[in-house]
Amino acid sequence: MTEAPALDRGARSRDAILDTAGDLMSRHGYAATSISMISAACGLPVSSIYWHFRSKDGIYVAVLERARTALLAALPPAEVPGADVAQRLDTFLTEVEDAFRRHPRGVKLLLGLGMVQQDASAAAAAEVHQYRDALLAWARDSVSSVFALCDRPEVADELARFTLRMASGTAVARWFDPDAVLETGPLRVALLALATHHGVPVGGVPGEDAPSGPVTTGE
Amino acid sequence: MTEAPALDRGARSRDAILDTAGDLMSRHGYAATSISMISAACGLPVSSIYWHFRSKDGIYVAVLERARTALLAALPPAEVPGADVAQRLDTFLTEVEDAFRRHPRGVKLLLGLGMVQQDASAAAAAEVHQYRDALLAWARDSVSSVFALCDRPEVADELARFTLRMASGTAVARWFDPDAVLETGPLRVALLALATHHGVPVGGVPGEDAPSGPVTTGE
DNA sequence: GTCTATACTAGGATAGAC
DNA sequence: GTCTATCCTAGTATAGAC
Repeated sequence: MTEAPALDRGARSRDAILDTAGDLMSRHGYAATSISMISAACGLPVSSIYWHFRSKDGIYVAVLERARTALLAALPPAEVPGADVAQRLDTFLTEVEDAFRRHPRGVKLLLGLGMVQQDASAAAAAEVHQYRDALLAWARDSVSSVFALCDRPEVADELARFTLRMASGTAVARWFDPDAVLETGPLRVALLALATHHGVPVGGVPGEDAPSGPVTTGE
Repeated sequence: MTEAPALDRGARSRDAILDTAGDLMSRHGYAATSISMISAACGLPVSSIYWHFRSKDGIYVAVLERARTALLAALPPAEVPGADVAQRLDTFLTEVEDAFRRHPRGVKLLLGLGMVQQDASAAAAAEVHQYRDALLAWARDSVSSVFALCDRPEVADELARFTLRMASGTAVARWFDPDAVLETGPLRVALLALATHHGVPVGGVPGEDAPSGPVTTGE
């Protein structure tokens, strides 16, 4: 361990800095996280941090890039397996719940930067947009697979947005109440109702396509 | 105007400071908003700001308190008028959409502080919790009125949480895409389906109480 | 209540030895 | 790649005249 090749030391230090910075920034936000805090927490001197990342913004961009990669890698393939809609939907919701529960840091970094986006550097803003776009695309592909919506892209879009907003809202709820989880039960009912409302066959459902009288969707 | 009673000048300055501080803090967050920024933006010297509010934290607490009061005052009474569920639901959703669209600053301050809650002073944390609890209580009372749920408090709770999470998620979506609005159409369908799923009569609906096969709510 | 001026600290960033 | 030491700016907060 202590005899690790010198070639690795730089990479290991870099990782340690990113770990620490990611943790602190996701907890306190970018502005409230100082280089000296990071230095004190990870044990490396300030100048080493500047040697690895040219600036505080450079640290931020690297932290975001890493969080994005980790979260996206943790997302299961958008081709949801399962014989029928109900089965695929359960699989999908379980996966979403898992990903958001196991990567709170990435989600918080995304939300944190999103919130003060106008202050961010171009590089950081680009990073966070890539993050967000990838999530949205994944959600769209997944619901499209779950409900077999390849010929109804607008419906897939609506369902994906709905799901992601519920997930974001849950992330918000969670920093007020750490025990809050994505409530897949109600979300399941809601997604099925929305699909049915748009005339998408979901199996095992009566001919009715709306749970009440005339409904305007505003589209 | 220039001859306004001296008694008013203090109050007017105080208001101007709060306006400016609220705007800057909701845009940049607490940590990234400096006293000198506020001073430059509102025209009053730093020391006047400190005279009105003893510290930066004091400004924050006052800003939050004011945003909370304004948002809660803008919320319509929880006794939603309307002859049937569909009518009351439409009224309620319109009101929610309105409140969140017209008070983006208050929502953003709430979310911003919620996110870095652990750094906040006890006073600021108390303020934000009062904010959040009041919103939740209002939503619970409102859906209870819409769906006549006085004897089903758990259902009212679930629907209220669902609505607020969707609203929070939309607030998040909005700072990535300023044009995003609370999509009341899908939310309407979802709430009706959830109520039906719990056996709540919503009027004009067939006997079916679930849109698909066996459903587990996790409760 | 408002202004000018200032004390004091902490932050971001760099130099240069090792 | 890492360390010590340092520069400079900007931040919070206060003193005291008006």
